[in-house]
Amino acid sequence: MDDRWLNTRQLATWVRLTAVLELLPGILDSQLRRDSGLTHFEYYVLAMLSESPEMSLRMSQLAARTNATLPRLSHVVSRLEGREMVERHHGAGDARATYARLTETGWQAVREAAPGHVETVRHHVIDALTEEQLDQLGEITEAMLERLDPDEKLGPVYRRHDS
Amino acid sequence: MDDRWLNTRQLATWVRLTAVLELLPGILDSQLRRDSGLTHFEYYVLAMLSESPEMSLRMSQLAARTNATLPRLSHVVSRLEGREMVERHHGAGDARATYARLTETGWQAVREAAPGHVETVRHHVIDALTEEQLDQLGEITEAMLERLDPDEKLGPVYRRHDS
DNA sequence: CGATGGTGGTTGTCGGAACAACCTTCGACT
DNA sequence: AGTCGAAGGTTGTTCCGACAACCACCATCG
Repeated sequence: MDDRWLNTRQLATWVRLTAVLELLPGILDSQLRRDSGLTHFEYYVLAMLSESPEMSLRMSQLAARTNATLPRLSHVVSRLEGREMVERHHGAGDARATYARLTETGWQAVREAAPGHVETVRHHVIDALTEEQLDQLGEITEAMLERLDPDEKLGPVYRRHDS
Repeated sequence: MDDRWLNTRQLATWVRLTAVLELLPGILDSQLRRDSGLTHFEYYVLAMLSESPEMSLRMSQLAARTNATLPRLSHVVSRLEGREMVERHHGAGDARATYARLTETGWQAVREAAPGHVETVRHHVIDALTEEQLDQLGEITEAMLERLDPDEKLGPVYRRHDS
């Protein structure tokens, strides 16, 4: 057979992966929007900020940690700023740098949204798999990310947390 | 620890999975748009039609096979119709039914787009994994889809193709 | 110190997706 | 037959993401 095509097994896996790619984001989005009025991406932005020192991060770093482009992030932060969940500020160093900081309102929003979100993730992903499969998925996504993000421009989050 | 939260291992896997969810669709989209002027979803629609008898499918079936809602599909088909890649027609049976059929132009478009797309998929997914991992991914996605699409409303594509 | 390329970030525009409302047709029940 | 609920599709609006252009600031070198 032609080497440039996919065999039956590969194709079946690929088809299912595209289905997941199509369905999962929608599920995450709609749960969060329904229950907390937040996009999954907005939630992720807030969550990353909440885990950072001073609850503040440079735009470019925040973009890296959320796998987003800078323009996209800028828009989202503006929206969140309008809802008073984050605020921009400037630090002492590089005058080009802009920082986003979580406000009290934002902090509260994440805390309230988190349980429902985690529950959704649990139900649709974690609990659907055996422990072994979850480990396998960890390795698989790591391998894929080496291709998807070859220069590791994005956060150091991908690096193995091994001993 | 609180059972309702994720442990370190689970969290790491989940974080990477969200990264894949964020990055992979963008890569597929931009490759196809750049090289063929098609969205990944548009490509998928055309591809599904091309594999169907008479290169024609009922809207609802096509929606199922592409994991899309009917409104979304309707809009996309309208666009593709404007580019003369598909055409709508009505069959003999149910008068509510609308069918979408691939035109010669559309058929040509898929054939030209396919190699580049497959190459992208190969590079970013298939070749990034060992054969064993690919099999594991097949099982994993299958398990996840049972949660994501519990009623199997979507195409029968997910069903195991086993003996 | 002045010019020049590069980086960090923002803004504007345009296309696509979600959601809701709507219209038509089918099927069942009376 | 007449009604009523449900299914199949379409249309309209609103919002979000991608992309390109742009501005401000830094760094290097003349």
